[in-house]
Parts: sequence; structure tokens; C-alpha cells
Amino acid sequence: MNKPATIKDIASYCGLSVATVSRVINDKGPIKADTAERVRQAVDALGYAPSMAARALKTASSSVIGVILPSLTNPVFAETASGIQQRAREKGLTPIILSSDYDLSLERSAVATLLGYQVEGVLLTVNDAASSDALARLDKEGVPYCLMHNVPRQQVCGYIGVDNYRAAAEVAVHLADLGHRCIGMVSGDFQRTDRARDRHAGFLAGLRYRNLELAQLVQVDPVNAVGLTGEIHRVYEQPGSAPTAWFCSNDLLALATIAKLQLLGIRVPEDVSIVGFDGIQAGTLRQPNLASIRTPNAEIGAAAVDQLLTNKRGIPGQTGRTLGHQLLMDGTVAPPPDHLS
Amino acid sequence: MNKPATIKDIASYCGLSVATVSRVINDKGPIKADTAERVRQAVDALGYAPSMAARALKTASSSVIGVILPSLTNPVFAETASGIQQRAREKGLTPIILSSDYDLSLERSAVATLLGYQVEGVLLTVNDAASSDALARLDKEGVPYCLMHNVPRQQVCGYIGVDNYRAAAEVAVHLADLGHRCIGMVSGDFQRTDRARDRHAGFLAGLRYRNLELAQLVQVDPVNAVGLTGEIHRVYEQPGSAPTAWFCSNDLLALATIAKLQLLGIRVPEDVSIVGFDGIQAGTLRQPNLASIRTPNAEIGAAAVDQLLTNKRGIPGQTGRTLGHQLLMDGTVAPPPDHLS
DNA sequence: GGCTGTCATGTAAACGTTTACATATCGTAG
DNA sequence: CTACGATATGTAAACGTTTACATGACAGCC
Repeated sequence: MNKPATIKDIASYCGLSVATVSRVINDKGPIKADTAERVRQAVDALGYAPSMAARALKTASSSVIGVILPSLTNPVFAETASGIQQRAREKGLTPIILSSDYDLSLERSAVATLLGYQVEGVLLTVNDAASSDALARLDKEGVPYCLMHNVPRQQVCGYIGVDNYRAAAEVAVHLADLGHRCIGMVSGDFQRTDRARDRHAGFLAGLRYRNLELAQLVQVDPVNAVGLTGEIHRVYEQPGSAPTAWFCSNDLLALATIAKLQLLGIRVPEDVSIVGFDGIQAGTLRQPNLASIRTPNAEIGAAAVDQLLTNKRGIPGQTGRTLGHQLLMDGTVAPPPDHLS
Repeated sequence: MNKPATIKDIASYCGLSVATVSRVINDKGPIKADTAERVRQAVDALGYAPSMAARALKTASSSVIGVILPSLTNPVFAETASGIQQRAREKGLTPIILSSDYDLSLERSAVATLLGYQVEGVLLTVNDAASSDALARLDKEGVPYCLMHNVPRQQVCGYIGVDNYRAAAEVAVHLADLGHRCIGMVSGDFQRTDRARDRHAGFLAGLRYRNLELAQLVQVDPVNAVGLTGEIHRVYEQPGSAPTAWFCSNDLLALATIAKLQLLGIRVPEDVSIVGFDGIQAGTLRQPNLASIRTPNAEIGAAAVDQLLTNKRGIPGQTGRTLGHQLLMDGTVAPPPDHLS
């Protein structure tokens, strides 16, 4: 690896002092047009790239923002990362994106890593905002941050997400109004994340609003839906009332549920309705389309960057925003089979 | 934002010199157990995180690796990123992941950005390895890199991927051996990426090997499969021989194609067989499973990190590796409808 | 006791920037 | 002709580390 060119190389190449070169590069202070041109040529010729390390050290600002997400492969967070990426690029910031793999100790060490890079701020989704060490650390260090997707605590630096509770409640009401009376829920990361709990609570509230209760709650391992087959099988084997509709706490789970039902010879949505949550692309690449709640994931990321910058400048404004979601209630939802309307 | 604690704060807190503290932190040189303990306590107490900027500046090594991928939302690259992430963490490296959005000028500026961070090396997937400015720049600067997923040029620093040509040829042979005689291909980023071209060429070669030629080539906008509906409709409207099997250059395209066919009342795989490429999760979350080529995406990312480290140490060994792929030829593939076996 | 070697620590320079301050040049008003 | 403000550039210190070198303490050996 060649030694990268430094500002001194540029300076001596042009017969100038480093100060002048620095001024040209950051265009600060007065400079002769001729000089500026010479410097620019030298920069090109020597392939000079200013050392962000030195710059960060001197100016105590790194132009780096930290990002911590539970997963990069989950489309929800991939889209969020993508939105962050784009907005950060516009703002001249470089994101360092780390995955916590839903692991609390990795959440903590990710924060520690980012602190070392003197990040301008951190955008993150934690398992549980109310009890997060990672968040506590950021608060303690006074590093601005913006939560994404989480259910925010009281005193939070910044927050962007959707109203999971309300969205889930809307699904419950919608299913009830279609005539469903026996409704189940499939939850994955139920105990692990605050949003899964919020969706559950919201769904129950929605059912209650229509004088229903949850007929079944199936909990499965969130990573690869282990146990789903057995549970679904059990529910539909037993005599008695099996749900005519299921709300799944995310789309991947919903797709897996549909596949299992089909294997049992149960048709979706003719026999059973399925609703997911997230509105991922895979849900629209099938017939019938997966009914779901579409959340503006990329927009959440972009808005989080904006929120961070607002906070940094100390503008007192609002500390968070709840973005709108969209009900996609066609495709895999229909009235229950015996329903006369 | 509080001023972060520096090594000097630790030193004066313990009544030691910065040199000693530094030695404790990096455990180099002899230190009394007692002293080490005191330092560690101070680190915890003050929440000290060493400045990576200063460290990078002094040691001229940043512990940062650059990553450039065409997209973060495409599951293939999301998995690759995830694999990189994990292996990098094990090796004590921090990845800066940037998305080029398949844009050549963003590819270039991503390299420039990374150069500023004095990255130890770069892992990247470019549109076209043979003509990439980004790669040329890395070569010029002497920064080690490892290509992922690309079809490598002759003189390349490092390379990890699968044999797209061979895999596509295997699909062709498999379809031919099932009895298909009229076979089409749906290609997305056909003209844009080297691997799409490679898959196309390999597929043609496979067909030729069985004395067949490509019956139809449908090209669509890769981002959202614009035009697919019209093309598919056209093919099956016209009288004459319509393909009984389609090879799609990636899984997202394959899923979209299946959805379109179903809308035309064409059954998959009873009437028409569909094969994708990549083996993404969404393909397995449906019935029947999407036939595809599964590529070890996460492993490609992890192997690329290893390859980079090998290259850096100047170990002369191999400059690249081709990892194995896996044919998943069930679900959406079947013999053609009129086939007697 | 003096010499040597090992262990533990301190001193200070360097890494590549930015920037406050100093300097130099020059046109122009007094 | 001097003084002055503007303009353009140079000088040097500082940012937080690491590390070669220097120092000091203490043990073992003759």
C-alpha cells in the first residue's frame, strides 16, 4: 500500500504553505484564483485525499454518524439503512452501520466502538428502549441519538417511528368488521422487542374495542420460525373453533404461516385470512398480495438523520415524530368462509 | 455533547504518565498488575474510549475496512454485508458500508470517501469489473481490495464469488433434461452488470450443449420489473410456441414473473417452470418453493474479509476463490406439461 | 560495593490536519 | 509620502495517540 499523499506533499508540489492548501481545500479565507487552481491540479495529480483521522482529531468533529440496527438482512432494517445512507450522503456524513443481531451485549459494544470514532451522533434501533444499556451510555456521554422503530421512553433524545399500537389495533378492528370472530396472533420476537409487545398490546386493544378477545396466541422463534409448523398443526388438528384470521407480528412470519397453512390444505384467504406487518417487497411479489401494514422504513431512516442534525444544533423543536403507516388490507384477507353479508 | 475523556485524563486520574496508560490499554510492554488494575478502573469510571482518529493518525492504520455494495435492500447484498459484519467484528475491524445504488459515479465517490478514512482495504461489488474506475483508483493507490460477486478481470487484487456462468449452464442442462424444448430467459440488469451477462452467456452455452437455443429473451428494468407484465402478456398472447420454462437472472424477477403468470391463469410449475438465481429467503417462504441457485452470500462476505487480510500480509497464496453454489431444482420446476416419461 | 540486567515507568517527538496570529504586498485615500 | 485597509500567504501550536529512548529502582553476581 503506497503512502498516501499528505497536505505537505501538495504544499511543496505547489511551492505553497500547508495553510494555504488547507484553505483552498475547505475554501475558507481569501485565495487567489490562480493559486486555487494550482492546488486543485496538484490534488488530482497526486491523488490526495485529506486524512479524516487528522481532521477529526483537530476539529473534534468526525462527519461520521453511527448506526446500530438489529439485523441487516431483515428487509425492514435494510430499507432503513438505505434511507439513512442516502440522506447522510446528501448531508456530507458517513455512516458506520453496525448490526447488533438482537444481542444486548453486541448493542453495548457497538456503542463503545462508535464512541471511539467520535461519532457526531447515533441512529439506532434497540431491543427495548425502556431498559437499554446502550441508550443509557449514550445519555451519559451526551452523544445525540435518534431512536428508530422503537417505542420511546419518556426522556429520549430523538425518536422516529410509526405507531405500532394503533396500527395493530386498526388491523383488529378491520378483521372484526369483516366478520371474523375467532382471531389468532402469531408473534415472533414477542418477549424480545418493545415493538412486538406494542403490536400485541395494540391488537388486543383493538379486539376489545369490538368486544372480542384473542382466540390463540402462537409464539415462535423469530429467527427461522422454528415451531411454527407444529403449532399451526396443533391448532387445526384439534376439534373446536380454529381461528379464521391470524395477525402476524411481521411479514416474514406471515409468509411462513401461509406456507404452512397451504401444506395443511387450508386456502388463504378463502378459508383463513392472514395479515402481516411491515409491508416488505416479498409480500407484493406473490398472488394474492400479502395483507400488511406498510411502514415507511426508508423515510424513517432519512428522517432520523434530519432529527439528529436538528438536535445537534440545539434547536429546541420537537424531540420525535411518528410517521404514518398504510393499511394494505387486500389479497390475503377476506371475510370468514361462513360469512353472509 | 460532553468532551470525551482522553488518555491524559486517565493518566492524571491515576497519577501515571500517558505512556503507561497507553501500554495498559494495548497491553504492550511490562506493567505491574496493580497499575494495570488502577488504569482499568479509571477507564470504567471516566467512560474513556480511545480516539480512533488519533490512533489512526499515529499508527497509520485505521482498523477500518471499506465496503461498497450496489444496494443494501437486495437480499443478496444484505446477506453479504451481514457476513462481512460478523467476520470483521471477529477480526477487530470496523466496516464502513456504502451503497453505490448501481451508479458509476457513486462507485467512484465511495472509493474517494473511503480513501479519506485510510481504510485498510476495500471489499466491493462493482457493476462491471472489467471497466471500473473505482477499481482502477484502488489499484493506483495501492489499497488492497477484494471483489465480491463480480466476474474478475485478469489482474485483480482479490476475488470471491460463485461461478455464475457454470451455474446458469447447469440450469439450462437441467431444464433440457426434464424435457423442456422451448425455454426463455428474463433478465434484469442485463447490460449493467458483469454477472448478469455471465449468467446469460452461461445459460446460452448450457442450452447449446443440449442443442437448443434460447426461445425468448425478455429484458426489463431491474429495479421494479417495469415492463414485465406487458412482455409476458405479449409472449403468451401470440400464437405459436410459448416457453414452457423461464430462467430469471435473479429471484426477485422470478417471483414477479410467477405472479404475472398466475394473473394470466398460467400455473407454475404445472404449465410453466420458473427458475431464479440467488436463493433468497422469500423464495422458500412460499408454496411451491422457488427453484433457484443458492449462492453462499454471507460466506462470500466473510471469505472476502479473510482474503483481504491475507493480501495485506503479503502472503503470496491464491488471489481469489470461487465458492460452490447449490441447485435447488424443486418446487417451481417440473417437466413440461405434454411430457411423457 | 560496583557492575549488569531486568522490570516499570517517564519524556518527548511525531502523525496530518486546522486555525489564530503574524507577515507581506499593494492600491488608495489623506 | 505616509498610513491604512484589504488581500494573500506563511508560521506554529494544538488535537490524542503511540513509541523510541531515557531514566530509575532493584535484584543477583563477582
